[in-house]
Amino acid sequence: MDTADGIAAGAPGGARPRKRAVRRAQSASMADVARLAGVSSQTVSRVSNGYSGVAEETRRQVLAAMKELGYRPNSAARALKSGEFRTIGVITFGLSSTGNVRTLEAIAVSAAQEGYAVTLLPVAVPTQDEVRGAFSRLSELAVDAVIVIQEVHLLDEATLSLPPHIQVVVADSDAGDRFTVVDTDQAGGARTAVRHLLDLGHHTVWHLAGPEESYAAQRRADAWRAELTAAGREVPAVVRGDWSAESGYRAGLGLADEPDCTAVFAANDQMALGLLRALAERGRKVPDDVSVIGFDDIAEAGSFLPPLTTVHQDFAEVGRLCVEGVLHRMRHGGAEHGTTLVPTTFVVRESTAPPPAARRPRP
Amino acid sequence: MDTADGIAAGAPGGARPRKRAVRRAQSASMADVARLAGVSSQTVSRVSNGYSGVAEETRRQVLAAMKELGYRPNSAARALKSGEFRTIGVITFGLSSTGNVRTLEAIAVSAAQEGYAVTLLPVAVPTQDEVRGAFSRLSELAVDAVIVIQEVHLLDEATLSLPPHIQVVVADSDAGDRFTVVDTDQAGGARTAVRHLLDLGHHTVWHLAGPEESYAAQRRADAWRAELTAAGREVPAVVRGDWSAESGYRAGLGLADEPDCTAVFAANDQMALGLLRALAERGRKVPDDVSVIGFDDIAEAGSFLPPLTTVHQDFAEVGRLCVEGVLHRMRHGGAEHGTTLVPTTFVVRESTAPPPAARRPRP
DNA sequence: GGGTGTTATGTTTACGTAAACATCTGATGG
DNA sequence: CCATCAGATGTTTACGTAAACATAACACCC
Repeated sequence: MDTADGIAAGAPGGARPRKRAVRRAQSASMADVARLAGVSSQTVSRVSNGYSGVAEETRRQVLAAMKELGYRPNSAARALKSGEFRTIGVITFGLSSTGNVRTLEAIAVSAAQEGYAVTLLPVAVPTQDEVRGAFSRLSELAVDAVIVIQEVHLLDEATLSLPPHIQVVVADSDAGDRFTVVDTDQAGGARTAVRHLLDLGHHTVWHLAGPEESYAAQRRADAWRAELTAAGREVPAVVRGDWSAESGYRAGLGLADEPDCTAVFAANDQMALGLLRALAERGRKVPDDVSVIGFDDIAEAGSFLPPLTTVHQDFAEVGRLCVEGVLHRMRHGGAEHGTTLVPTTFVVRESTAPPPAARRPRP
Repeated sequence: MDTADGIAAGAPGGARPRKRAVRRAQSASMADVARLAGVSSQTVSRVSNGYSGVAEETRRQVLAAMKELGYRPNSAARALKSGEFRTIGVITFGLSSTGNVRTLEAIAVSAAQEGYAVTLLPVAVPTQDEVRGAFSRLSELAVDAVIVIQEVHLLDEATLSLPPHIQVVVADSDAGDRFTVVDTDQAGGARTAVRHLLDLGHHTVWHLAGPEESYAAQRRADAWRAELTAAGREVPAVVRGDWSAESGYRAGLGLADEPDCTAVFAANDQMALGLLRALAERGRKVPDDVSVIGFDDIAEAGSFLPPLTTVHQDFAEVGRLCVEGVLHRMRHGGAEHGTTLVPTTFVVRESTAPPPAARRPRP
């Protein structure tokens, strides 16, 4: 019974173990399909990959066999053979920020359209060590390319440990000299915001900045300063938060006590939200007493009290361009680096108005 | 010059092409390391996988060779050999909801701790077709197991196309009979919220529900109704939104006009935000005139105007349990299904207070 | 001092796929 | 009627790893 193939059990050496029978019930291989269809496995491969040069009749038989066995190409074998994983790794420092998430989503969608999967490489704390860890984990990972979202001044050396053939594109950072970068036009957005407030008649604009370590925060702050300077206005001291609404609230309590602060440009919407709360608590009306502008245009911004005027970032476009960039570099060889800027749009809602001084004289 | 190895170029048949020399500059293989270290590739494998039974001296040599060549194990080959990808696929219907994202993040972190990577399977529109598409794409993908975040009544048949050995765990859904489910204790959270409002003295509680298709929304609504009924209170008509702040605002305009509406339980924080805006616009003070409770406890909830009392969901725990569950099923065979509930915590902030009627008599 | 382990290492093989090469069939053309 | 060719299909091999199976060296014990 158990030597069904006719070879005597005791035959010396010849009794090759019947592994096949015991094998895991996993999916069928090309060989299985080939056997059932009565063709060679190579023909199955040709059908599977849509090559021409297979007779219509044969093709149909193979397809039928595939269906019957529930054949699925084994991506590990395919990857081993081709040297490609068809997967893009994405390194993020936390998914707490809306921007990161929206970008990630767009990356996943774009990648899927190109037939690529997206693997997530979460980095808990954005320290050098952690980042280097992610990169080295990644290099053992089934990934053809990497997209890094945000804050890449930490990458300086970490990159060294990357396999040389892996392409890297960075979203939302500078370092255009060392990497291919896709970024929102932070400066342009910030300038528009400041200009809008000046145009409304505000004498100057205060800035509720993001954390010092962040390049995005830094660039928004720089642009704010530049725009004020260009207009010959005085530049108030920077107030700093950490992107969170809570930090915006704390900073806002201070700003509320500045009597001549009539306009604030917050570096993101969350901090603007906290700022709104602080101002409300201190009895300073927005926009009548103080105008507020945010950055990002998160989904909830239109429902703040009052609805927030803000700078809309096109995260979807950033994500799309990241994928495009990384695939381009993979296919056409990693050429020189550079930065692609995605423009922002300015969304005017109800949190901005002329300053009290400009309106008081009228009635 | 070009036949440097000494075999005459014209040698018939024997001139096996020198492929090695032309090979891609990709990373070194075990064989390369073995050659350099002067051992067999099996020994390299043993070192690479941390097996015992390798002499300390040999191990050091191998490690040195690995370092010199920058050796990285090829995960495709490893996966092919072992039949495991060490990757978990995550299917989400959009990353727009905070809950999904936080759960995803926790999944990624937990998976990483277990040495698993996470691959994202975005489904643009949650239709049967789309879901089925994701599942079939997935089955060609390098994935050992799948975690589905949210709304799985769409999966009924789609599952059929899944390779049999792939384990599935579902977050935030019902279907505990067909799948292994990890879910927040929606009912418990909702009841606590309603009870809190009743205890404050409100006669009854209105409900701003999520979309009908959502099981989470449905369960929150059911629990709200059950709690009111249990307390013998009348059950107001359900007002429905679509989770967005904007929909909460629209629904809120209607609620603001209900004179005897003194307490609203919103099915999520975003809608609560919109509701707050609507009430503010209509001059109904929160919490003096109307109490509002949300659900989720998103990061910004503490900065709303007023800071929102809400039901805190432990998304991190949900994510962790999903990974744990899926790994358990992989290792110990997919046993029976069931639902694991993660408790909520109730966060009291400033959006709830006794109803006007209860307070007015006093002063 | 010949078994008997034990430890360190090498050799063979298979995983599933697909490129490269080989073969086989039948048709076309001179 | 055979050379030539194109199309369809089969055979061999390699991808990098690791399990399974040798083998070799050396220590230990009665």
